[in-house]
Amino acid sequence: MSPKRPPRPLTLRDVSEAAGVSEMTVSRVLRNRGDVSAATREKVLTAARTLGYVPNKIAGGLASQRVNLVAVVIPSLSNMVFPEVLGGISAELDDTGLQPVVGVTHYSPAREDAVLYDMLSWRPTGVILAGLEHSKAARAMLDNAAIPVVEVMDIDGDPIDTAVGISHRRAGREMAEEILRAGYRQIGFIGTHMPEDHRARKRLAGFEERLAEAGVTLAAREFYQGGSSLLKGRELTQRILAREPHLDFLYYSNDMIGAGGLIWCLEQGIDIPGKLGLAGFNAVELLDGLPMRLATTDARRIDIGRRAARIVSGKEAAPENGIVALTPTFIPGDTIRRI
Amino acid sequence: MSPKRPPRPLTLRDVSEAAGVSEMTVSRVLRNRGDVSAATREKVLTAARTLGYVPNKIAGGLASQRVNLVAVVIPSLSNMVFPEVLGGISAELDDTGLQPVVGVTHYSPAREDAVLYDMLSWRPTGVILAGLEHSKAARAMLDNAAIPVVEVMDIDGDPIDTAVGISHRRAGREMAEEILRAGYRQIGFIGTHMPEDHRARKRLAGFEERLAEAGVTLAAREFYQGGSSLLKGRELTQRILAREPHLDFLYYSNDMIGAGGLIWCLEQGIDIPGKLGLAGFNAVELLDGLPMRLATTDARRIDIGRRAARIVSGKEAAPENGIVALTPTFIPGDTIRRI
DNA sequence: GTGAAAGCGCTAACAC
DNA sequence: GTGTTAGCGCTTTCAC
Repeated sequence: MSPKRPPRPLTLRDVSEAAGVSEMTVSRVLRNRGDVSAATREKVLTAARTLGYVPNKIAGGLASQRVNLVAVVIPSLSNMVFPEVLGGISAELDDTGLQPVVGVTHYSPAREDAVLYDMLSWRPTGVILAGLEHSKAARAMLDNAAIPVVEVMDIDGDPIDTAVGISHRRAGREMAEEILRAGYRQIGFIGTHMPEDHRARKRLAGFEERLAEAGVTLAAREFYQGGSSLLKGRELTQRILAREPHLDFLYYSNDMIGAGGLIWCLEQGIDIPGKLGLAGFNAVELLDGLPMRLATTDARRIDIGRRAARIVSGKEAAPENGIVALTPTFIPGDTIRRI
Repeated sequence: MSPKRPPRPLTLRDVSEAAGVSEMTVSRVLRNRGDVSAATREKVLTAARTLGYVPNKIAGGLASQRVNLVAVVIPSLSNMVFPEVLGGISAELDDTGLQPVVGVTHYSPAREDAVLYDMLSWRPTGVILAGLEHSKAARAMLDNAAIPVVEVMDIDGDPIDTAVGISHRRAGREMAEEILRAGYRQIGFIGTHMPEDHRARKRLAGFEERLAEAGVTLAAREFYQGGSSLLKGRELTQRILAREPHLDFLYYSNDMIGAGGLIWCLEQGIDIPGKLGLAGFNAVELLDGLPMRLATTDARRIDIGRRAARIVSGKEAAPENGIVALTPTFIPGDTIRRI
C-alpha cells in the first residue's frame, strides 16, 4: 500500500526510521555486508519492501568509489553482429554483479570519442570497445581512466591493454585459400565503402595477399554505402555480374549481402557452386534457413563477448602479451565447389 | 603529454589548480552555465584538455539531483525489432542531452522487475519500457520513482502514465479482414508459445475475433518455443502442412518465421499466393530481399521509439488519455491473392 | 552486532 | 564574473 507518486524518492533514512535501526544497519542488510542478526535483517527487509525503497546508486557509487558498470562501445546495433557480442558479454557478466552499459558510435571516430567521454564520466569498472583503431583523444581518456580496457573483434594491431578477437587478415587469407583450392580464379569482391570499417579492410587485405601468392588478382570489386541488407546484396550482385560476366566467384564482406546475392543467383538459375561460387563472412543464423547454405567464416562473436567479459570482470587474467586470439572457422556450406 | 595511468582519477580540483580559478568556475565552464569571461573560459578549457579531465557524473548527479539517463527496458536484443525501436529513441534523444540506458528482460517478468530495480537505482530522468503488463512490484517501483513512464509497442490496456504503440488486436483484426477478403478460408496460425508475449497473444485474439465474425474458425495452429529464425519457420511450415494439407493460408506471428515458411514453400513449388497465402508481422527490412514479398503489417517500430522519446524528454506533451495510438499498416506484398 | 562521524566530487544558492 | 558554503545519499572507518 505504498503512496502514489511520492514527491521525493525514498532514502535510506526513511527505511532506517521505519525499521527502527540506524541507516548503517539498513545499508549493511541491503548489501549483505557484515554481520547483522537475523531478526534485524528481517525487520529491515520488511520495511524496505513495504516502502518500496530503491537504493540510490549515484550516492552509493560516490561514497564507495565503485560502480558496477562496464562500458561497452560498439559501432552499430542494426547489424546483428554486435548484439551477439553483447549477448556473450551479458551472459558472462550475469553472475558478477557487473552490468553492461552500451554506447553506439555508428562507425564514426568522433562519436566514439564522445561516447567514451560520456561513459567514462560514469566511472565504470572497465571498458569493452570494438576495434583497435582509436583517436589519440580516446587513448588518452582510456589511459587516464586507469581501468581495464578490452578491445574486441580484432587482434591485428596494438591493444591498449588487451585485445580479444580473431585475425581478420587471417580470415581473409584462409577464405582465399579455400576458394583457390576449389579452382576458382576469376574472383570478385563486394563490400562496404567504409574507411572506418577496419576489420573489413583487413580481411580484404589478407584475401588479396593470399591470392597474390597464387598469382591471382582480384578481377572486380564493388563497394557500397550504408547498411547491409539482402536487397543491397541482390543489387550489387546483379551489377557486378552485368559488368563482369566472366567472374566465377564472389566474396562478400558480410553474410547479409552474401545471402541477398545468393538468393538473386538462385532466382536467375545460375549454377551454384558450379559456375559461380559465393562466400560471406560472419556465420549469421539467417544462413541456416536459406535454400542453399552460403560458405562463410565464423567470426566467433559470442566467444569474443564472453572472453572479453571474463577479462574485465577479473574472472580470467589478461594474457601477458595482451592478445586473446580466437580462431576464425571456415564453414564450407554449399556455395563452394567440392573437389 | 598526460601521465600514463594515473593512480587516482582527476577531479575538478586538479583542473581548478591548473587553471588558477575556483572549482566553481571550472564547473561553470565545463557545463556552459552562467557567465564566465572568455579569458577564464579559455584557461579552464585548456587546463581540462591538457590534463585529460573527464567529469565525474556520479558526483554531479548526486549534487544536482538530476541524471541525464533514460532507462529503456525491452524484452530482447536478438529480435531486430527492439533495436529498431531503440534506434528511434536514440535518434530523438540525440539533441536533448539525454542518454538511453538499455536493460533486457528476455521476456521474463522476474527479470523485468530486477532490471527495473537496477535501472531505477540510477535515478533516471524517465523510463521507457515495452508492453503494458507488469508485476505489482514493478508498478509500485515505477509509482515511487515519480518520473515519466512511457510504455511502448502496445496500447491495448491501461498505461501507467503514457502508452505509445499500435493496437495489436486491431492489427490482427485487419489482417484477418484482408485474408477473408481475398477468399481464403482454411487458415492456420504459427506463433511462439510464450505466455509472456502479450502482443502476439492480442494479435491472435483480434485475428480470431474477426474470423469468427465471418463464421470462420482457425483450422490449425502450431506453437514453438525459443527464438524465431528462418529455419524454425521452415520446419514449422512443413510440419503444419504435413498435418493439415488442406490449409490455404498461414498467418505467422512474425516475419522471420514467415520468411522461412515462404522460402520453404517456394522450394517445394507450392503455388503462392494461388494455392496458399502467407502473411507475417512487423515489416522487417529482410523481406525486401526475398524472391517474393511476404504480406505483413508495419508495426511502426521507429515511430514508436521516436514518439516515446519525445514524450520522456518533454519535447512533446503526453496526451490527456495517456494513449498515443499509431496506425498499424497492412502491406500486401505478393503472398496474398489479389481479387 | 550496531551506531556515529566524516567525506566521496560535485553543484545549488547565495555572497561579493 | 567569480568565490564560498553547505549538502546531495550513501559507505568507510572506527568506536562501542
